[in-house]
Amino acid sequence: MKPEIAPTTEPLSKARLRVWLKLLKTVNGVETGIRRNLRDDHQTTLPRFDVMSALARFSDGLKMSELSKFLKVSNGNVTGIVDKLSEEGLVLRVAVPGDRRAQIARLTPKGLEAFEELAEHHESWINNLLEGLSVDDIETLSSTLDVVLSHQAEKE
Amino acid sequence: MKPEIAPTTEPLSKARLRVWLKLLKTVNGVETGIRRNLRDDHQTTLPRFDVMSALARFSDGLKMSELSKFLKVSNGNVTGIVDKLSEEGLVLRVAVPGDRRAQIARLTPKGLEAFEELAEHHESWINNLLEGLSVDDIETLSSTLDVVLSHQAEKE
DNA sequence: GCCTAAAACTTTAAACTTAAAATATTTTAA
DNA sequence: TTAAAATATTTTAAGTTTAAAGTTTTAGGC
Repeated sequence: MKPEIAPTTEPLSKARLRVWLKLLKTVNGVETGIRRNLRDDHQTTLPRFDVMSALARFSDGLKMSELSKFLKVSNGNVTGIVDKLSEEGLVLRVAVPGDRRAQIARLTPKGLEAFEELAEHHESWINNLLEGLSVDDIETLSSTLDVVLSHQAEKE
Repeated sequence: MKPEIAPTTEPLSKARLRVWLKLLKTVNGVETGIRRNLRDDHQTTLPRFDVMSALARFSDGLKMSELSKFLKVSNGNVTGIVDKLSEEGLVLRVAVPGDRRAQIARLTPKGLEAFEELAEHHESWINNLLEGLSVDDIETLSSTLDVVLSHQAEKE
């Protein structure tokens, strides 16, 4: 008697690869949309928005190194972005009392105002781009992503 | 009698924003892992891998413009990457008979061999990074992403 | 106090990216 | 046939990103 042949299913590893590519495609698509909106409607960029967003969240400001760690980008990168935002009066560099090496980046009132305007639009763009997702979809998706994220956190 | 106050739930728009940020964080984490692996274990980069991957899929090669369209990057971008890969003997530029403007980029045997090595490792990295995801998780995730992707496709 | 190591930034070099201009070739249409 | 438009690609200029090197300042150990 021939051995039973199990129905050939795609190996889990291939399925994971496939869903990864889909994940990447989805996120790239959304991100491209956001970048375009930021550029066309507000003459700004995603990295600038990210910096402003971080500084808005920490209203006392962040040291340059804290900012780069929070955003997971290099130190040199935030230097450049904060330079530009400073020139435009949206961000201020404040000396840290007692440590002349360090500087704190803070939003100016003008910067905060600009960010709030951006944030409102940003939320609405995202809402459009993710229009099909129900509360249940979101809940399930969120749990699934938590699995991956906690796995990432372990490895650090 | 007082009117019933519905329990204040987070607006759908905020929930979508929140899950978007989580999606972004997840994908960035995985992508960072892949880039690090490509660099540390194979002295290469993600854009190079992407180009090789596209050329491996189309074994007859792709015109430069087809390649840039497929990868959704600019023409000039692939020119530079293909230049480098050519110098290293991994990719070949072939004239298109009947159209002297066009060129077809193809993997060399050496390039194909290098890619297959990379692809095997890549699949295993992804498999590790997405380790917690079951077949069911993947199925559900895939359907959810399809919702967003089809919405994206509409807008083009 | 003085020297070394660590910390906080900035600068630099290399790779990637895009949009726009430039080049070469092919197609269209008058 | 030939001028104009379209196509395929490369080149260029400007900007982003990172890792690594460089600068300044602080903290410890002797």
